Amino acid sequence: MTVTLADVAARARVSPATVSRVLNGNYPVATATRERVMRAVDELDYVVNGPASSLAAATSDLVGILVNDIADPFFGIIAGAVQSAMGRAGGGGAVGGGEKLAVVCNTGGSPERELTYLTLLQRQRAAAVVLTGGAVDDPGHGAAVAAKLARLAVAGTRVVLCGRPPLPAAGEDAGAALATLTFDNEGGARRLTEHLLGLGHRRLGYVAGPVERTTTRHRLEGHRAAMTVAGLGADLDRLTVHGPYDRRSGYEAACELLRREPGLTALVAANDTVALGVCAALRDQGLRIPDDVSVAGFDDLPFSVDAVPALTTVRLPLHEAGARAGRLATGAEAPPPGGLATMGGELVVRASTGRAR
Amino acid sequence: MTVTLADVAARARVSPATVSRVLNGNYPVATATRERVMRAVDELDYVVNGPASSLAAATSDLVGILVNDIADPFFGIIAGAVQSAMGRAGGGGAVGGGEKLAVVCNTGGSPERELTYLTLLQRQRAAAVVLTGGAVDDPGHGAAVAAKLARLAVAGTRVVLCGRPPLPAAGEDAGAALATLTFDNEGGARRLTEHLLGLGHRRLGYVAGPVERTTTRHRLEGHRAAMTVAGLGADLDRLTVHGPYDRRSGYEAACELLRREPGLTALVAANDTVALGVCAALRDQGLRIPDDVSVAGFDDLPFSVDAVPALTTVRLPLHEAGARAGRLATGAEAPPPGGLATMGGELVVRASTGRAR
DNA sequence: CTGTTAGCGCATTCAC
DNA sequence: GTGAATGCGCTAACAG
Repeated sequence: MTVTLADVAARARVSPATVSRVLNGNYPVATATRERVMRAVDELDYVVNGPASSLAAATSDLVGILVNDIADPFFGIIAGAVQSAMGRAGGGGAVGGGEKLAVVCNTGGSPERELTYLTLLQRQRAAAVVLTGGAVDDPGHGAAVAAKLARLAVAGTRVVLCGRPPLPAAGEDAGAALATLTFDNEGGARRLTEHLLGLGHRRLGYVAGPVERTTTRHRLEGHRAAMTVAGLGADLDRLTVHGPYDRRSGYEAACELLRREPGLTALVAANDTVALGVCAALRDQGLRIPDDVSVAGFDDLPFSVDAVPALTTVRLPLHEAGARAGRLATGAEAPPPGGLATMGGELVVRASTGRAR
Repeated sequence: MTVTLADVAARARVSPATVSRVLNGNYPVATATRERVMRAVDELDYVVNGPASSLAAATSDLVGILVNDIADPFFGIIAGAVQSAMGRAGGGGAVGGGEKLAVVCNTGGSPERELTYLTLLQRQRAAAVVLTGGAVDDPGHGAAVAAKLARLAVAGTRVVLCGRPPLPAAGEDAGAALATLTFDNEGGARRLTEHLLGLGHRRLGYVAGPVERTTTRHRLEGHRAAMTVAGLGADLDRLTVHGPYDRRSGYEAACELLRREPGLTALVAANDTVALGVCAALRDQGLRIPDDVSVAGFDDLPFSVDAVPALTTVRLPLHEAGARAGRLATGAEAPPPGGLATMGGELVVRASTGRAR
């Protein structure tokens, strides 16, 4: 029923091997022969059988991109950058070759699904795997993921961590095929809080992300470091509330924090989306931003500049990190020294923060 | 090097065929044997070779989800819903079976990349393909896509269109394996403009999406229908500006429209993201929303409620449509009668629209 | 530069 | 219920 490489070979009056060679473009073939084959391919409307090809070659052109939440632009931006960087790299290839199938897999933040997707990708003998965003902050899961990634690496799959802390114990052989691009969440958070401190704020609330995420912890640690240095370490626990990375969490946390401490003059959110919820809560309580309460976010997602007032935040090089991860995944770029590169965040001061009242 | 099914068979002291049977769970196997096999699988840390399995079975567990812009929550929400609906469906299966690998492919709105991804998926013998969002509004490309989809369908790949108009000429055999879930963009746009008209607005500007998209055209047609009925059809072309679906486009278009017609009392944007840009432009010009100018968007993305003032818009059942597409893709749900279902949009009136001044 | 020869790892007939 | 044999469609050595 379906047309195979052998059919093409017959039509072009060459051997199957030759057809394979022109299709993959990785071997010298006479121009005349190539054209004959190409014509046959067109006429027969032939499409390579991926599984067969992957089986024979023991590799595939699948590249998996794991994200925690595909509906969150944070991940969308990174994933998009990874894909387009990969597209540019393989674009110049032959007819059927070179093209990588970049696919994004949505784990929904679930450790099980993360592992499941990794297994599925392993099963497909993926060429590369890119894990994006914060990891689940649990030793057991971390070890499981590390083990899985080590196996993938051994099997020849390139592994790239993008916007995620380095693996717990990646000292061994995994180090070779594993590159890590991590964000300086802690440093960014510290500078952000220092900015607020510099504006005279002394009573700051912090709306943290879900407890079990590394991103949450690192940003929180940066905040606490700044607070502690300023001699404000006492009330930290009371003025911190955890919740998911969504606007609703920001809304509710802001209400709760104001209940605990009506005298707050600044609220720092774990990310921009949460900050949006914080702003909404403040407005609903009749508080002005930043006159009554300053608000800050993190990530500098595209909508942050359109918030009213525009959000002070920490800009992460999402696009740059994704693009680099894409190049790392295709082997178009050499891994950073030591397999680890840290990308800093830049404080972006806008209208949502002002002097303490 | 890598452990194969034969290794497992040897360890469990059964034939490869038996291992295959317990792994796929679609054949009676004695409980004792099954357990022995399972143990061997665990001990050897065996992972099925997807390509080999797909080659032998002539099917794969890959499901492709094509999106126009992965960084846009509109697509993220749909894609996430598709994936989770599929996950639930296949979850109860056997060890290695049942699990579909749902992957999203970012076309970036480019017709070529759309076709490329379709070919890549065809090459992988994907189990299903879901195309989301508006199509490129070009007969040539439409025909090419339709042809490709027909071929996919013939090869046994389920095809689902989600949030996209039906194919040009899908009358033939493709109809069987092809389901379409389309949004009533025109109706939604019409009701939105009628709402504005009902508030007394007579001079409305329209910020349309890119010209070559069906979504753009349908929303624009709905707007124009309402305007024409109200006897306001004359100035339509002058008061319409096209641009990409991003905030910047909204910003610039708003400026341009105000230049053309300083007396505007309402601006309708092609989607919420564009509307955000429109609001920013209005603010920068010192105009109040909605006192001076009313603004409306489309889609009701999560951030729209947090805009200041909150955005009047048309809510599309993004999540519901995606979930249904996911079920259609896995065969968990029967296609709608005629293969086509239209999902309506609901007018959501918030604070960004008010009576004309 | 091109043809021939072997498998790649698994799912499936068939027998038993 | 289980085992033995066959082929899925392609790539990768080798020859020539």
